[in-house]
Amino acid sequence: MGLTKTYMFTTKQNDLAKIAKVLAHPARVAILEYISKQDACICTDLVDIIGLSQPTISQHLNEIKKIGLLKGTFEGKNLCYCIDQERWEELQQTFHLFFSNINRNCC
Amino acid sequence: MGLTKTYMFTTKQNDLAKIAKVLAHPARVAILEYISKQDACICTDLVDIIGLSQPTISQHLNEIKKIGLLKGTFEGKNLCYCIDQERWEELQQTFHLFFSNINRNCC
DNA sequence: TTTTAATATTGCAATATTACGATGATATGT
DNA sequence: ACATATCATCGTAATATTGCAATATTAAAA
Repeated sequence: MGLTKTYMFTTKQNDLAKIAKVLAHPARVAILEYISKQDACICTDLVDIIGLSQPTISQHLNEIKKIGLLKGTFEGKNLCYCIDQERWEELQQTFHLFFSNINRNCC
Repeated sequence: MGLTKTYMFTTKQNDLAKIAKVLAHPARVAILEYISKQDACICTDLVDIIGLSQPTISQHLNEIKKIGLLKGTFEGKNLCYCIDQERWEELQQTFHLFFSNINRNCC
């Protein structure tokens, strides 16, 4: 059916899945890598860097924005944005916690 | 087009995306959480625990298996498997590295 | 050997994602 | 005001994902 049954799962599980979904495309990984390694805000040039069309990049950026990973100005001709560091560290923590919970006694 | 242009990205970027894709569904998050918290191997009962149909669970398990997160016996009537701890820690490290690379001078 | 219980596979319908051309909106420069 | 540059949105085509009923496979039990 293509429709995820989110109501069957906890908020935490759905949240992690939602974040993971954003990272589940190499273009978005590449975009995040690029932005997070910049010394300043991003204005343009992502289309050239990544190599996908401008509408496609715009859509990917929007997905990233949706989980709150970008901050800055999003109006006008030239954008100016960067990683929201606080949110970034929050997500880092989310993944850290997920991977930390594991028992050892196993086959 | 629905077709990700993987050839435009690095192996690392594609790998991270592939792993994230597995975590990008709450059922698979729930399954992983459950298995990783068990004291012993899993045999059955996932269908009851998660609440999706048996074929659906089977498919989700297969996605998890594909990225090497499960080890154990996968033949016969009763399976017996658990988290592959080595691979688990490898993925943990992958995400850790991804989230560690961030510059501070920003807007 | 037949039955039974557990898991896998197949086939399909519904929905989601990816990508881009065309177009629209917005701000800056001339 | 007009052109230009930059980014967003719309529409659409191709492909992927999700979920389950039906069926197949497998190994152990009777």
